[in-house]
Amino acid sequence: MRWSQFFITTTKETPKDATAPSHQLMLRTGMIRQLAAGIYSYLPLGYRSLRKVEEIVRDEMNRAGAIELHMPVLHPIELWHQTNRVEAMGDVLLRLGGPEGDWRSQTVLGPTHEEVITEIARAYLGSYKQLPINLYQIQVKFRGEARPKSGVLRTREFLMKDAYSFHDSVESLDEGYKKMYAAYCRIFARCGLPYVAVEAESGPIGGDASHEFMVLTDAGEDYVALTEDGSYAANTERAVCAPLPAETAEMKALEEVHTPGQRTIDEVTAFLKLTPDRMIKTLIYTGTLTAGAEASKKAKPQEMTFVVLVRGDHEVNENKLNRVAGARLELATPAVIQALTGAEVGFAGPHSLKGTPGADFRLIVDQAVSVMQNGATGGNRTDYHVINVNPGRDFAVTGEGVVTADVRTVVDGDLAASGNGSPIRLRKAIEIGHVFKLGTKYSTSMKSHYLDKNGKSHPHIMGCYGIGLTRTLAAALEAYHDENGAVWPMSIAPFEVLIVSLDPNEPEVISTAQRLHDELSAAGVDVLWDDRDERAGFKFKDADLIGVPLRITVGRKSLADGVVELKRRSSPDVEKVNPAEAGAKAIAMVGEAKAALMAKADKAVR
RNA sequence: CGGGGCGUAGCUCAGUCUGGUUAGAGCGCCUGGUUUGGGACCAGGAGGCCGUAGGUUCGAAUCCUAUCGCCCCGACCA
Repeated sequence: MRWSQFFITTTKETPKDATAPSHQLMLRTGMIRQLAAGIYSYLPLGYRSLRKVEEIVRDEMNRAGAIELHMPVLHPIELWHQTNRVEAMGDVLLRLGGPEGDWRSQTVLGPTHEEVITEIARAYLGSYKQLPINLYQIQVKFRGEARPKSGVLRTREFLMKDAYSFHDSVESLDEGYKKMYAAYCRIFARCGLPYVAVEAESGPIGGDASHEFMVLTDAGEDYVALTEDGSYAANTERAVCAPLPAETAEMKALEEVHTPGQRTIDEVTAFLKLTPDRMIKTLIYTGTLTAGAEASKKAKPQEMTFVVLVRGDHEVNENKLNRVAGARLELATPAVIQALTGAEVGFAGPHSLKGTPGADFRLIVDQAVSVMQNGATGGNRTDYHVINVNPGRDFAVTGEGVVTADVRTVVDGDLAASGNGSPIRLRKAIEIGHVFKLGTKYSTSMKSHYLDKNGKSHPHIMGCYGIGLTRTLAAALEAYHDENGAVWPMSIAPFEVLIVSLDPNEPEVISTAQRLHDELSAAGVDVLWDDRDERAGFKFKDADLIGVPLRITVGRKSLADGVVELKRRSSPDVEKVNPAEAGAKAIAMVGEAKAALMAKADKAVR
C-alpha cells in the first residue's frame, strides 16, 4: 500500500479535548474521528488495527471450539422484561423511542446479548446431546453511558466479542469456563498486551466464578490489588487480605469529649489531633433481607437496620457488606440514624446505641475495628465524640445480632490473605475482558430448558465471556507509546513494515523502495510505503507517530553506501543492510515477532 | 444527575473583560518557485451565519436570556 493512495490523517497538534494518551494518539494518528460524545468512526488506519484484534479473537475462539454467529442489534423490549433487566439496566438500555404503542417504543438497542442467545437456546438446545456448546459473535453494543470518557476506552457504541456457553452440569461449565479463560490468556498474549487476570466480583454464584482481564494503566477506572510476590490478583471490589493483628495497648477509660460541629473523619481527626486509623467510623444502613428471597418472593420484604463499623482510614466494601449482611444495604435516612443514636447525623458510635443488637439492629464489625484499642468514635450525643473506645469492652464483637467480618476494601500495604506476608499493592487498571459463570439466572427466567438422558427437564447452565475489542485497542496504546507516538506490537499494528523513501527524484531510491514493497507484499507482509514528496524529517515524525513496528529507510545517502536502513520502532538502533537482502531480512523479523507473540500465547495460561 | 471548564476555519488558538471598518494568526489544504536524512522557506489563494435562538443597541464574536453540544472531576456502570 502506498501512503499517497491510502487515507492517513496525522496531525502535529494534540486535540485539546483528549487527555488520555490512547485518545490523544488515536486522534493524532487519525485512527478515529469523534462524531459525538462516546461515538467514533474508525478511520482506515484505526480500522486495520481493530480488524487485527478481531481476527486474533476469532481465531482463538474458534480454536477453543466456540462457534460464531451473529445476533441483531435491535431487541424487542419484551425479551428484557422476561429477565427483569429493563429496570436493572435503567438508562443504560437505549430505547428507540417513537410514539407509544408504535413498534419503536417496544424496541431497544442491545447493550449485551444474554437474552437473545437464551431465546435461541430455548428454541434449539433442547437435548443434553447438544451440550456443551459455546456460541459467540463480534458485534456492536450500545449503552447509554452517563459519561463517556477517555476516547475509545468508554463509549456509547463499541465493538465487543461476546460468547455464551450452555452446559448440562456444573462440571461441564467449569470446564467450559477454563477453556475460555485459557483462550483469553492466549488472545491477550497474542495481542502483545501486558494483561493480568484478576478475581472479580462474581454475583450470585460466588467462589471463583468470575475473572477480569486487566491492563494496568492510569487511564483505567478500576483498581486491582496485586501482591508483590505475584501470588494473588483481584479487583478491589472483591480483594481480601490477611486479618490485622490485635493491638496490645493498655485499655484506658472511656471518655467523652466536646467536638462542636465536627462531623466528618477529617474534621474530627483534625480537632482531636488523631490520625484516621485511630477512628471507628460508625455507618448506619437500612437493609432489605435477601436470604431465602427465592422462596419468599411473595412475602413482604423485611427491613432491618445495620450498624457497620470500619476504621476511619478504611472504606466499606458494599459487595462484601451485602454478602455478610445477607441483605442489600443502603445508607439509612437521618430519621433512622437520629432514632438509633439520639444525636444528629455525624455523631454515631457503637457503645451506647438505643436498642439491643439482634432485636433492634444488627452490628457488623469490620475485622480491622475488632482488633483496635482505645479508638475514637461518635458519642451518640450531638457535638460529642468519645475516645478510648475498646471493642469487646464497650461494644460487642460477637453474640446475638453481632458479627465480626471483613467488610472493607483492601488498602495498599495490606498483606496477602494467604498469610505469606507479601504486601498488596493497588494499581489502576482498565478491564478488557471478563469471563463469568452465569449459572441458570437467564435460563430459569426465560425458561430455556434441555432434557437429560432420563427425559428430565433442567434449565441450561450458562457461562458468558466478553472482550471489548475497541477498548483492547486503546489499552494497547496506553501500554505501548512514547513521547513520539505509538509503538504497536507486531500482531495488531495497522501495518507491519513501513518503507520510507527519501529523495523522490532519485530513480534508484524509488525503484529500490518499489522492489522492497513488492517483495514484502508478495510475502504476505502488511507493508506501507511512504512515497510522499515530503522532507525526511516530516516523514520520520509521521513514521514514529503511527508506530509501525519495523521501518525500512531508503535514501540517496545510504544507497550510495550500498545499504538501506532497518529500524524497529521500539529501539533507537539502526541496522544497515544490503538492499538485496533487506526484504528477506524484514520478512524474517516480522515472522519472528509474530512467532514470539504466538509462543507467549502457548505458555500464557496463568 | 451534581461540580468545574469550553464552543471563533479541518486542527491548535488570539480577539470577548472595556460593543465600533471587510473577524485574525499558526498548522493543514490549493497554485507557482526555492529547498530536501528528524515536522523547511517565499509569493499568491480557497476556507467562517464567531454552536443555535431570542433580546438590548445606531451598531453584537463581544452585553443579557434561553437552549444545544463537547471535555474534566464526582455519582452511576448488565
